[in-house]
Amino acid sequence: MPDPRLLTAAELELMHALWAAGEALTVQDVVDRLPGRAYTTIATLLKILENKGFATTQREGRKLYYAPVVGRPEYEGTALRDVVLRVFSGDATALVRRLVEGEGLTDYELTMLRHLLRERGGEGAE
Amino acid sequence: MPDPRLLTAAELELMHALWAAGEALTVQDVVDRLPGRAYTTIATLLKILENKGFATTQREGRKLYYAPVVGRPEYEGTALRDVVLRVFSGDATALVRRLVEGEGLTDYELTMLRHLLRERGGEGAE
DNA sequence: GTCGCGCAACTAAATTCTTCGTAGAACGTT
DNA sequence: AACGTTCTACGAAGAATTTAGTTGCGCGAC
Repeated sequence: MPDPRLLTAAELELMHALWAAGEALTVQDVVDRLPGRAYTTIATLLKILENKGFATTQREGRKLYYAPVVGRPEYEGTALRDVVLRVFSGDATALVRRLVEGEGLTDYELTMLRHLLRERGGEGAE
Repeated sequence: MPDPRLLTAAELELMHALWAAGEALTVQDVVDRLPGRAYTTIATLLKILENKGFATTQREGRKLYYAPVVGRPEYEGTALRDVVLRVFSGDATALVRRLVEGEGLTDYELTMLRHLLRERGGEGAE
């Protein structure tokens, strides 16, 4: 068993659907939001998410409603820590450096980030 | 085939060995640096890295010397873009926000980041 | 009531990832 | 030249992931 706190690519897509919905979804609801996979594929993946503890079900008649248990911010943190550790050898600042040095950020986004850092932890903000 | 630009967990470990070495390594060299896996496992993985275009080989007698083709910074960028896209829906600032809001950073690291952002793109630095 | 439809459970097939064993070539030593 | 060592190539088994088919139940239409 790999790291059970991490989602596979397909599982993550389903979680995005659950997170975005804001309400519990049936299998069919998810199929509608994520076309391209068979109904049974979605059903299996949702069951896996439940078994892994990422989602819960609630019966309503004969339908199953799936809702996320792990929140998106929480999972973002988990995934982020994993990348920092595995790709950046634990150095989070190296990650940000790569992000900033790459051309992936607009000037506007850079300004946003400066504000972010200013707000957090006024101590040491020189 | 999944995204061919991304490395699997085991492959990434080997690449770290190649990157850290700074010189071409034999299979045995890598085995010494990454104990716990059989010689043939390492050999197979290195072959895979070569096939995927992440490493090249140079024959020296009957030995094969492996060297990285894709640099570490380049791969960091690729992996980072993937996480931003798949986990953060393309919003790189959301990633940094999560990093900063989480308690994963020391005050020292935060100061580092502020400097980083100040240096890059003086425009708009207000 | 029974026929068909929507739904979940179960099963299974295809693919990918990880690991390693075996075979055989090449080399050095005796 | 025969022997043990070192190395690559090949292949295959096991685990994890992704996908989907089949079965069977309940519900409503007829």
